[in-house]
Amino acid sequence: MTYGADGWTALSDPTRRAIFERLADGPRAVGELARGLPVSRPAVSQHLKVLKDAGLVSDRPVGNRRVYQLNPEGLGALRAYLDRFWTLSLDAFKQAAEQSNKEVS
Amino acid sequence: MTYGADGWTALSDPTRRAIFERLADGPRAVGELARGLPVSRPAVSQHLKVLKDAGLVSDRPVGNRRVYQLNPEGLGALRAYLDRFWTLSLDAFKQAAEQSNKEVS
DNA sequence: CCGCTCCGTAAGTCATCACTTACGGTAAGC
DNA sequence: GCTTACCGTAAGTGATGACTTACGGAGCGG
Repeated sequence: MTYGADGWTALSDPTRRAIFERLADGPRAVGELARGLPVSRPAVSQHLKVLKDAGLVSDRPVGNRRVYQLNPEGLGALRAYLDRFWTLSLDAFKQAAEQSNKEVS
Repeated sequence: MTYGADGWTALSDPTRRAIFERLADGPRAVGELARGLPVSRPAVSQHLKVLKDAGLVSDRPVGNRRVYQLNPEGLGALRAYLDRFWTLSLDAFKQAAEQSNKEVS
């Protein structure tokens, strides 16, 4: 149930976000991803492991290669977390604005 | 270098998430936040600076203290980013499922 | 004015992490 | 069977970051 690495730790790295965004265009193999990135292929493999542990991507073997794609599961968890604090932040913002008005008046 | 701190870098740290979640209950001062956390008060100040640079919290001086609260601005940016990839991940997931069915049959 | 509380910042330490090269294991083509 | 391409992992290194203590500035009450 609980993933080894949370989604924010996974997406905090710019290189991992670049991989993540590239996978949004469609499934890609490891070497194909590494070819367009300024890091080595093993580095991409390590990043993909982190993204996989966070539930953000999933992989499947296709012949000789290993194809990765986005996984809605981890993404949904992040969305749920943000939505939980979204309305709360709006309420706090409104209340702060009202209190600020009271102080001014 | 720590150029513009993005929201994921800010929320990747567990201590910062704890601060962030505590602020969801309402505005709090720095010492009040530090009192319930296993880190020192200066550490909380540094974390609040990161959260503020990411646009996730805002602060205002109240007498002698400095009160922090959630800021919808940074939170909205994170939500927008996730929503942009949410449907894409669902599409990729569906297509993968269809292709998997074809392979089985 | 003085002491107290609150807070941010500077400097230093220690762990974590992103990256590299090197290696072993597996599938496809000849 | 042999070579080639693709991939994951191990080991080592340099840099980033999270934390500490120490210090200085600002508001409040005596």
